Amino acid sequence: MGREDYVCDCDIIHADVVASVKRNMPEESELYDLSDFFKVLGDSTRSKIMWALDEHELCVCDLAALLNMTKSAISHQLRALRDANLVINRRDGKNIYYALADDHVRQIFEMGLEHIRETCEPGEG
Amino acid sequence: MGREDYVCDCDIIHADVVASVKRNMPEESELYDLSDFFKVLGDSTRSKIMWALDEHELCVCDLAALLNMTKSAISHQLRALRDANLVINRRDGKNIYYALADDHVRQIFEMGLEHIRETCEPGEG
DNA sequence: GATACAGTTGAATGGTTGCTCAACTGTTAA
DNA sequence: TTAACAGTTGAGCAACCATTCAACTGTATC
Repeated sequence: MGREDYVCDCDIIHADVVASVKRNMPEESELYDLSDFFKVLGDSTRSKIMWALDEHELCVCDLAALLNMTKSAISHQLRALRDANLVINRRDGKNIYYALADDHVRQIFEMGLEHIRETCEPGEG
Repeated sequence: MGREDYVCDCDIIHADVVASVKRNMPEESELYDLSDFFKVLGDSTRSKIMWALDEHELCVCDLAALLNMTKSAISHQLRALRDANLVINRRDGKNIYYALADDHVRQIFEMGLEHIRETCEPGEG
């Protein structure tokens, strides 16, 4: 892979390394899916919903009360979480109960918390 | 905690469960930090940068060439990653080399990839 | 000092997105 | 079938954000 393949506003400092990294790179679509996955977690409302559902199965009303938001706002966010396969739901009469879809999310959540708790320690840059 | 404390456009279906979940909830600021952390990963450009830096230490020019983007665009995103303590850098002459800040990100990344690869399997809803 | 290039920065902009509002569906109970 | 409430949906709006552009700093070389 020659340096003519790269289009940018600068010279290539380490063409060999760049070419090597490019070879190992996952498919474009996979990295898009990955960032979409994180994007869903990257909103405080959805983060709160996820955390709450990690504690206990809840219906839309419960979540609205818990977060002091409207059913509509919660429902919109639950849709995003559903589309990302992060939550599942079941109907029971008039209520629809939401729960976490799998165990990965719990782990990722806890690891994320660990990270921010470490990097935001007082006394550390 | 009575149901008068909750302000929303619906009745509370499970006031006891909601109150219990609310008691265990982390501080507001912590959940904000958590979502901010995921938000940084929730962009395809930053995801690509993170993945590349996971492979090899790279300078801005390298990243610009690798992703076919301008130095400016890369630099802006690197700033976001720096602010979130996800990457570190060192200057060597005219170049500034970026690398992953810690090992958590790698784990979270791999777990995220696992998740999307599982939930997006063909034949599964 | 002057030039060249790596990298940063701030303003502007076009696209994205979270919430509101109003109207709707689905289920239960009278 | 009617009323009541849980939940969904689409349009609209305001806020946010990723990229572009132009101007800038920092370092090495001449």
